[in-house]
Amino acid sequence: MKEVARLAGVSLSTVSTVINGQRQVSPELAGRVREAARLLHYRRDLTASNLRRADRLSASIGLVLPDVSNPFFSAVHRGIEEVARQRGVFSFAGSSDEDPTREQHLIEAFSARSVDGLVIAPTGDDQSYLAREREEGIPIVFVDRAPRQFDADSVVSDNAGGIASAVGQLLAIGHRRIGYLGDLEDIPTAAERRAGYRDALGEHGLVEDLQLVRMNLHNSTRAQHAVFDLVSMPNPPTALISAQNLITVGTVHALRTLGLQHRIAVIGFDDLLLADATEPGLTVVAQDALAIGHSAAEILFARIDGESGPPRRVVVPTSVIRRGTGEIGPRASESERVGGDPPGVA
Amino acid sequence: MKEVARLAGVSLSTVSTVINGQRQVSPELAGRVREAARLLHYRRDLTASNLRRADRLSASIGLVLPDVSNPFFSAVHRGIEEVARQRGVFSFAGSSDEDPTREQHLIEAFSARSVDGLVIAPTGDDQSYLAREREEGIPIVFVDRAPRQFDADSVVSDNAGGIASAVGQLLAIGHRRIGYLGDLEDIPTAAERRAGYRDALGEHGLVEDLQLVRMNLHNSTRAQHAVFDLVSMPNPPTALISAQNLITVGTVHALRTLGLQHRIAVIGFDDLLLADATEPGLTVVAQDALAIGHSAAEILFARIDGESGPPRRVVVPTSVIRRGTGEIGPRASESERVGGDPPGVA
DNA sequence: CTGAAAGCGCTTACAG
DNA sequence: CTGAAAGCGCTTACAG
Repeated sequence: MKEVARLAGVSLSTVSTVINGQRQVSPELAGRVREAARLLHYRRDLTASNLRRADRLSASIGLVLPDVSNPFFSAVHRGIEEVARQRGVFSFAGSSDEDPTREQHLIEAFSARSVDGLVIAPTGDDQSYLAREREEGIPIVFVDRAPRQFDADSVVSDNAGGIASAVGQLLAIGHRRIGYLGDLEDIPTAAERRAGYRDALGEHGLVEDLQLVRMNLHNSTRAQHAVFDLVSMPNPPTALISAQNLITVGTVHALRTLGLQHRIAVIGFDDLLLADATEPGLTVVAQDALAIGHSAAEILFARIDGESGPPRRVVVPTSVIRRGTGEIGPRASESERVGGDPPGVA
Repeated sequence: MKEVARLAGVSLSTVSTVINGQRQVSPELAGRVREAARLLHYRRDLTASNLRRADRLSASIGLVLPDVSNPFFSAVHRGIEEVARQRGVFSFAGSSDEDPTREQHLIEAFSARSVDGLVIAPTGDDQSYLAREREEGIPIVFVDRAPRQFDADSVVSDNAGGIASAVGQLLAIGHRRIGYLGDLEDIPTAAERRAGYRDALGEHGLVEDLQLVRMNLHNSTRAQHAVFDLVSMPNPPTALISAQNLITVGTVHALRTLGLQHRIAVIGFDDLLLADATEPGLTVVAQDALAIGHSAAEILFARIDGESGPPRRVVVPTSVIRRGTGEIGPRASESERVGGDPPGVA
């Protein structure tokens, strides 16, 4: 900038003024400045600019997700980006891997880089350490999971409601023994879904059979083993709810390995690519990850713009996508247990 | 920092020295500084620090990907993050949506935020505009696609080789009419794969039949229509190669809709969740997105550390994962064309 | 409308 | 070992 000023023969203030398009500058000087900037390939250093500017806004935000490569969270990421882009704001993104220490490191790092706000999918049972960011006035919005020991805006899926729809649909077609395959119990969404399962059964006058509930699966291999285990029970479930996408992958794979894919109903939580290409097509409770991202970003920017008021809690609805596995009736599993029979033959 | 200095009763230089753990400071002063920092919840402002520091390193890098939510690119993102994390470096990430203008905006924005380096999956046919970043000494590594009109390090999949394996496997089991479903022709990887198809046929003494080649599909709906079109030809293909993950989704879905999933062989490029849960299991040429990310980040940091020398070009091997669809023989499609027949019955 | 000066929060020679 | 001063690349009152 100094060089631009020298080449244009004006002061630093004038260059700054022209570059930022603030107050009036005579067309002649402005032209000279712009020409000099062009010649020198001048680009304003945003970090330096931010240091002195009155609003101290860096036009960058930080995203802390369990895993940037998880299909659900990468879609949330995308949703946030779409809104941020409108404002010329760019995002840091990092994976916590469900490790609270890592989460704190990421937040520390993003704050030290003076982000204007944070979107966090929290891990662990205590986000009170964020008091410091709050003191510094950094807005925070939680996604997918509500914070604990800390109160702030959050945008989450209707976890309990989504599971209730799944349970409702399975009960409606006659299932009474519905197995449940869940994620790590200390992930709030996993706990909410699991509670949704129990409550939905309760509302229909049924009591859950704990033998049918398997938690802490988290990956497809563990889910697969849980399914093997469940179906070999003396009185096995006729339907399964898999409460997370990797668990669904393991569940579908296990049933196919056993040749039971047309016998045991499955409803997965969270949609997947290829879900309409399995046989039968996979029925899921779909979350709207993009909408969650959009909403979180909108709230974050409203806060950055100075909106005050109590924390907002947005619950984004889920929707059941019927493709086949959730429409298998309870009697399908009564047929003899050999694999390979085609649909409609059993 | 000023406040920490005042509270500790020392100079700014001393505080800076203690915080950064540089030269020797008497244990007593150091203790007072640390205590004061703790009391005031002091956190060093990295952007200000970066402004004055000799190396001018911000410990942040920028990632420009076609879409942060695409399964392949989000895995590349993850791979880069894993290496960056070792060094305490954090990433900006943004989606270009295959739009060269957007790509340039992202790079502009990241550079203005003084990133130490860039990883770019380039879009468009000309990256020469990066001359400016080169002048400023910002290292750049390209991933997934080599740059054009610009020379720099790159890490790509063995696209031609991967397609050649697919073609080879299909030819080996007797297929002679192999359809090809490709992405946008101006995406370098799409062009390389398409060329790989032609060349692989050529090496086996065959000439491609252009009627069997459908390009510019890019999403699953368009792929689906292309498949409908191909199979209704008078002399339809007995096998299909789908050269990108969303195209594979459309292809598998189309065949299942037509009841041809056991009749026509399919090999997809790029692996998918649920690929082992379709019926038959989906055979794919898997890319190692994580390895691509790791390698790109390692090269980038080597350059940031001052490595000179000519551009490095890393080609990451692909591997065929056999799950069923790629092992369907050519005679399977000779059976009568009615849908719904189970495997083994036709 | 324009410029000289101060200052954002830090680090870095340079004295002592 | 410690501190006073200068300066990183900018923006912002403040004069004129």
